[in-house]
Amino acid sequence: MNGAKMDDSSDKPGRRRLPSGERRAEFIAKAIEFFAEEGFESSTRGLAKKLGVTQPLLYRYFPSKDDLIGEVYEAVYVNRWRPEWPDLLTDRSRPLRDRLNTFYNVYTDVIFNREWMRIYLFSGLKGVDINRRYMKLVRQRILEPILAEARAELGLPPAPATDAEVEFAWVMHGGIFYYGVRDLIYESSVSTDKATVIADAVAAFMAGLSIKLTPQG
Amino acid sequence: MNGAKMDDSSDKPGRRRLPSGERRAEFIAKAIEFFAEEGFESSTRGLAKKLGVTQPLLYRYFPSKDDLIGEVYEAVYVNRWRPEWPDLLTDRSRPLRDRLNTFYNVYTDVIFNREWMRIYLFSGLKGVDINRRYMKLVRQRILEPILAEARAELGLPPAPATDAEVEFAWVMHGGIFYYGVRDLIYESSVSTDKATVIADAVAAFMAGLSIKLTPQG
DNA sequence: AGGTTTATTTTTCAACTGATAAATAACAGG
DNA sequence: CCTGTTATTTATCAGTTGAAAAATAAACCT
Repeated sequence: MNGAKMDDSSDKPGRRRLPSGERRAEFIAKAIEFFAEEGFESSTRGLAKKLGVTQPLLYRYFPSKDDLIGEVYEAVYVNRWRPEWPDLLTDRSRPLRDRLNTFYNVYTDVIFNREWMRIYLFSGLKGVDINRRYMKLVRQRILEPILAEARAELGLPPAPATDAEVEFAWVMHGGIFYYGVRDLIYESSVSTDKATVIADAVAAFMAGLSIKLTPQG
Repeated sequence: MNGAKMDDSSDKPGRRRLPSGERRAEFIAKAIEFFAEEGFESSTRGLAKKLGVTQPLLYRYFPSKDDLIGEVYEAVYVNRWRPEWPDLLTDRSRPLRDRLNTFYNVYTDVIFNREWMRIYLFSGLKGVDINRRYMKLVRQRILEPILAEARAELGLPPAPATDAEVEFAWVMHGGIFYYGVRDLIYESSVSTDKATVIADAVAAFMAGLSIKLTPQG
């Protein structure tokens, strides 16, 4: 991995000089790991040590620690979101239940990792705006489409989702999310596999929603 | 509230001397507020300022900052747990659905506040043992009793809950919990009232569980 | 009053923090 | 080989941190 020089008997690269683009990307990638593990309050010196670089070098690439944290947010929240996710939900050639299962399996393939989860929780405790923006995205691109598809599948006329319906979808979403939190943050021994948990959550959601949307049953 | 002296024109109490028991309790109470808002990495000087007291005084009552944090955990996790909660779930004179609604309403009356939620999230990111202990408590005292009651109500013979059943109960629990997180941590404008969200989550759980426990429907 | 206890403050320390300025050395082009 | 550019390090600063030691003063007991 580090085989730049042949003689790595004492791997003290001294002064490894990288093009600024590469270095910057390396900094952000390692900063995600570092802050995810240690929290945003951890020192820039700690990060520099992890990078094998002196601390003032960070300030050549980012004007301040907060700017670096902003780049971390960008890399985690913005860049890992897949715009094609909503399409998985609106493909009416398949039953909604199948679509929900597929979506939540691929969605959690992205967000169910220690980095993503911890960055998300840390940032929400530090300040709410980023998380609020992310949740707005989830509501508009995921939950409201799901509810529209559910109305369609139940033969109901299109209508904007009510607040109570959105909250109900949030409970499924949050239940699945919290499974990831228990697994990856609290390292609780979640015994059942992800796909089963998702399938059960989706089934309960569908059953509950059909009661909710069609009051006669 | 603070009417000790009549003349409070300049409320600079100088050196207010309290019995050590009271002072200690005051420290812990304010430490909960302080750390919930600012995080556990915040300074003991900041806490002392909030207390109107000098920082070294904290070290007369707690050997170290971590010991104080330990007291905060104790006060939040241990002291606010009500041992009678499981009894709400096992009162078979009422339908299980009603019991679940009652329980989750009184349970969330306790934990759905900014202090409890933020302390919980902060502590989980700082180190997992406390949260893991708390989750074990929830599983044993809440979720497994719920599943046992569900079997009874469905006319099934008593049996230890399977892992998949426990995970399914966790999804309901986590869905409700995440509603509180969105409301109190992310300050998302949750429009629907708590009781409705709980009722819907419980209904979906019951519907899904009856499918799960009695495979024929 | 006088004397003892102890709650509280003042002073201080060494380590650590984010950030800046200046010195150094690696690389590119001639 | 020389020269300019710039990536990287060294040195440094002012502020903050958890914590200990010593000085002070409020209450309590005769």
